[in-house]
Amino acid sequence: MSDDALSTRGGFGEHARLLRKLEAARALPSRAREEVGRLSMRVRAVPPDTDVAHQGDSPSECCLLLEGWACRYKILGRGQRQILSFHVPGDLLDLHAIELGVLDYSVGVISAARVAYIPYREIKALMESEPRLTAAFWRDTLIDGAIFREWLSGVGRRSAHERIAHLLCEMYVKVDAVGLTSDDGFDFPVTQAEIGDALGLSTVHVNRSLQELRRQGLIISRGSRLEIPDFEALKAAGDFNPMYLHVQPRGQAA
Amino acid sequence: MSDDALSTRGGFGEHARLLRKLEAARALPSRAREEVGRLSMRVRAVPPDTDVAHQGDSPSECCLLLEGWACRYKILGRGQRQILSFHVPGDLLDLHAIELGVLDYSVGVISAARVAYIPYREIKALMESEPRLTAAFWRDTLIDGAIFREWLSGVGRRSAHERIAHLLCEMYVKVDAVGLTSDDGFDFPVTQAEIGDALGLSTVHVNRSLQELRRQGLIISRGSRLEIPDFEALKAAGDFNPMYLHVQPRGQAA
DNA sequence: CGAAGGCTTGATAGACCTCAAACACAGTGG
DNA sequence: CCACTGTGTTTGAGGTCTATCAAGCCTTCG
Repeated sequence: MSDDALSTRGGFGEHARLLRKLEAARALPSRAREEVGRLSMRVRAVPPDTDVAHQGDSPSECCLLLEGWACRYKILGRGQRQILSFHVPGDLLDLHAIELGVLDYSVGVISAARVAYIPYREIKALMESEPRLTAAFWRDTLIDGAIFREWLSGVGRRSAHERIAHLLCEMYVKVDAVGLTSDDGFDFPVTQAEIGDALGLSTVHVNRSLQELRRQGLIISRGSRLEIPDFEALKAAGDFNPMYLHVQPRGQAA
Repeated sequence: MSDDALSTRGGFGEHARLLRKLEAARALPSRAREEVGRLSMRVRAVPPDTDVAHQGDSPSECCLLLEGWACRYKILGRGQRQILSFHVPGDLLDLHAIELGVLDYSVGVISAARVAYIPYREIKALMESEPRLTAAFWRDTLIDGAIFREWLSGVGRRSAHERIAHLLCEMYVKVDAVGLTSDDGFDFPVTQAEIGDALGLSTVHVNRSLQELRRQGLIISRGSRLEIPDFEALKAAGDFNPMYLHVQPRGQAA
């Protein structure tokens, strides 16, 4: 993957994105908000299919996704790829390394994207002075963990059909939480091969299962746009329960 | 599952167990150590196959495993069970709920066990005053997350044979880290059905794969004792790399 | 317009599942 | 001491879900 992205000075909305993420559960004290607003952010435009962090790295900055789609993935010893998560704007992509030091996964951008790099050093300093902020960052990694558990359950115990329905429900909820849905649909530029690598399925089987979902009227797709005409029906098909995502339904944030 | 366990006052070694866990990566300041030593612990003997926490609960205490084996698991909508992790003495079983509020999994004891309950309230108070301690607790949940990612990769992309070999390697390393191995072996009272629920396999297939591993001389089992005569060979069979566990090789703790 | 990437389809194969029953072993009670 | 029970392990026989291989097709883009 190439690395010829151009780097720009951070603007203003970047900090707002981060704050929205950190305050998803509970508002921060105003002093903490101000401090977050002063974090350095190196903003960068990233071309499609580019890695922004590598398995085995010990990054000194944390990557915040501002625009576009990204995923975390592992390459296993025999060359297989497992995608671990998909990400929407506002997600912190590699916060895990702040305490563990080493990344056990890679992070790659799917569509053209914008990301902001924030030095771990600054985040750590900030957390020393603001326990509430530590809790907010911690909480974010805990939700990550809850999602991993849900995915593990799906890959371990659900059928291909259910897994795909479940994934699409999850994606809808995540996208909706950051206000990027419109008319029961959203832009989902993830290939069938990538869906397969996320769900432990072959591309061919993903294709056939998607056709089945379309035939059942559970999804409609044109290009990279995905529409879910009857969310409750898809939910039922995928045995989806959004509790594990810990998102407030829209408009009910604290 | 019954709940007729007897409860006793905490003794002394319990706090040492917790400290060993928290200092796995880095020693704590002595004041923090003393504070940890003053945490309340309600110790309880738990009979085999008993739940100590339930999916959907909002516990007010955190459960520390002192003796025996435990696992976290989910029951999915169609009744399937997915085991998410296996635990050895010293593990914190449901720390996730401290920030998330609700548990998205259940915790059950496998063999007869001893656990200690620690009030979240006290842990939180302690973390307010000691950022280094917050980091230690956070780190523990981050390692949990790294293990979930590895399991997800295995269930998604590895064969049954590899998954089982990988799991047994992981169990060996975890048990060894707390000093409970002897002569290349350890007590592993986990049934084949449980292994199946952990790896997304049927009991029958687990049985056949285990036989294959025995035939290859990679494992020896008598009753619940498991021996690994050639760890490097099993490692190769399971594509196992212990990096994600973030354990110091024994005797090299900080 | 050709190339590239992604989607779709067909045919075949295999890994793993389900059902069903037998076996082994430990604990219980008479 | 020996049936008796329960749980876990093992074996056999089919069946199916999903993978693999191999093309063909479609859209986008330089």
